[in-house]
Amino acid sequence: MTRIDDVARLAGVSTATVSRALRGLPTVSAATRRRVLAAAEQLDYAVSPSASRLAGGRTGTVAVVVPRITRWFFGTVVEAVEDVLQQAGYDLLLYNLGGREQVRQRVLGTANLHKRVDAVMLVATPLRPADLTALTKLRLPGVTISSGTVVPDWPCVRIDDVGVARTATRHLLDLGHRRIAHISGDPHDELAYTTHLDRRRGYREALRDAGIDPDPGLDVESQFTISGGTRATEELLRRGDPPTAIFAACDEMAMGAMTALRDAGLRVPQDVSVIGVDDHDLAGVLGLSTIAQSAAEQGRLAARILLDPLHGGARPSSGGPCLDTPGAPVILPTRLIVRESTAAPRAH
Amino acid sequence: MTRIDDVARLAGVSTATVSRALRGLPTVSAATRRRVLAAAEQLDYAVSPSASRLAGGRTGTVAVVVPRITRWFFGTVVEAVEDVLQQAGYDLLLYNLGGREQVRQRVLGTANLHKRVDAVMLVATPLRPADLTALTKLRLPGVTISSGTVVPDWPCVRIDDVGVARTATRHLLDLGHRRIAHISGDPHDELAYTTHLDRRRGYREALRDAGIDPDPGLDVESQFTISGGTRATEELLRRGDPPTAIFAACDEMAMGAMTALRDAGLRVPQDVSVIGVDDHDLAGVLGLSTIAQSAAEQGRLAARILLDPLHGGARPSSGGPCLDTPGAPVILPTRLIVRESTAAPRAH
DNA sequence: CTGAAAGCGCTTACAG
DNA sequence: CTGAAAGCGCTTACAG
Repeated sequence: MTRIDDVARLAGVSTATVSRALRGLPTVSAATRRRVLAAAEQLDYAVSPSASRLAGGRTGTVAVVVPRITRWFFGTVVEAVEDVLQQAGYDLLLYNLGGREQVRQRVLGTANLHKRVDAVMLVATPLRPADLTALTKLRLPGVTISSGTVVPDWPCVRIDDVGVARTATRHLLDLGHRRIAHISGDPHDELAYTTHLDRRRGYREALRDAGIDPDPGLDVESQFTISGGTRATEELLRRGDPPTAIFAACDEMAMGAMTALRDAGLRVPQDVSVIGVDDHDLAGVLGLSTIAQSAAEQGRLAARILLDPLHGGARPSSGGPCLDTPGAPVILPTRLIVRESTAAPRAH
Repeated sequence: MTRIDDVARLAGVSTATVSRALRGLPTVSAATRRRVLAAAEQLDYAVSPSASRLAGGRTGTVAVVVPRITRWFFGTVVEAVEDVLQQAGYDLLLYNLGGREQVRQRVLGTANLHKRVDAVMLVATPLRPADLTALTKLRLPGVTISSGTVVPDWPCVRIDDVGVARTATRHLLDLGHRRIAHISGDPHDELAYTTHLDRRRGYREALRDAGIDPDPGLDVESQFTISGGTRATEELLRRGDPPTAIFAACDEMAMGAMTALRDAGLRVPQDVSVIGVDDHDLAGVLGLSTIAQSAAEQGRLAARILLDPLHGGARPSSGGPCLDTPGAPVILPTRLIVRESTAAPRAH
């Protein structure tokens, strides 16, 4: 392969000048730059990332850590992030935790990341105190999406999970429901996702505001997946005296709930109303009412926030929306979408 | 950060020995290895990938190129691939083409990949003749999944797309359908995905075998997405004299079709039967009949095939299943799953 | 605006 | 089994 010396020789300049010209540094005359670019083009030259990184001390790489790339929210976030990084010339190193504890250790626990990437994006990834300490010691820039754990000095892009849950629950209350169940993630998990906790809190607050005491028998914990929603709903039905409505903590759980209800001979929404959170690609297909959030927008925004300081730009302080309070999370909007899965309960 | 010299000093050996010990090379005495590992551990040492790559000439990185990470098949493939690569200590560099032509150029057209990765995995990514030439010149090892374009010397993992389409169509024929529509990808696209073409071919073959002449009016081209399926079905209905069954080239299109049918006041399967291909996570929820394929298995197998030669292992020749003919694609099995979306047409 | 030279932190023949 | 030394291909002060 052609090296920088080849380009330098052909262009009649030093390798230092080639390096500067190719990176678009301002300290190169227009004429020289033209010659260098032409030479590089002619030789089909591409810089060696390894050499460039070793010499320059920057990796041009961002680590993106997600729980499961196959879930709607994470796939959509990664697609948006990849787009922004790609345009900025950054490589995207994908870490899919997939519930594998050893992977979490390898990714977060060592100096692994430090020498491998310039910055880290943690998507809905909760950290143990020990992980957090290790990560903080690396002094890497980073950003979090959808909380998980708050990392000091890292911006956070998210939605108002408590508010989302309140809106969903209130929608069911407004329709006349009183026995409203909630299916969500497992708070007993050692690494509790704050998303689950916040949505449960909003659900309870909305009930209390309506004068209803939350019934623990209507609150089932499971996983944030389709089958998790199915299992939670089956459990709910097993307990007898079924609810007239279910608020699922995400659309995938809501879809699982719809399956379980159908299999149990119950109709949606005639027998049981169902509402989720996300506005998943298939929510429309299934006629699922939901609280919509834009995963793509969260990914895009987080990627831009991450890249900005890397390019020497100041961290956005007052220009952008919602960034007025440095250190405060950037909260993106959500909205209720009413489809066919929610209706008034049948009169008894 | 600690460097290799620090470890060498603490262990009382040379940096060469540290390098060998840490990589598990056999030419290190057990006692020395123990000392080196202890020192590295104590100093929380992690090798610098940039330096290691530059000196060693290997990147420890695999590029994975997918059309759209948000589609079920690709997300599932990537998750499986990431698992195998992670375990083998490889980094996964994600390229999500997303239909952006400039990205395709940047990824494939230059020497970009050559210095950046040890190997390439192309998932359902068709190549222009010029791209193929450029890629071949790089002499990088690689593997393809789900065809796209056959790259010389690269193994290919896939399913029998023609057979899949024949099975789906025959299922509808067996139920008594005669007016069977097909919705699929756009063959006029400059970069035609062979998947589309093969599935269309199997559809036509099955019809002809049953003595039916394929009706071009029942064959609509669109995109491999939910909304693509919706649009294709709307077009189909606009043409009048609707079919009694639709074979969609993938489950996402089938789901879009179900939406369009519902919105048009048609019931599935009473008015129109629908069958797809994939066994998407939500196929069960929607009661969608389909031809199941394992995206995860394809990803896992392709990743293993790719890694094997990189570790000095010979390319699997006779041991594995379906690998008896070197150069021939590895064909993974598929199977018909009948759910509620397909039934006999109503008697007229 | 440009170049000579040092140095980034490893791995790899080579020699022993 | 181990070490001294060269070299991987760039970028970066430094000097001009």
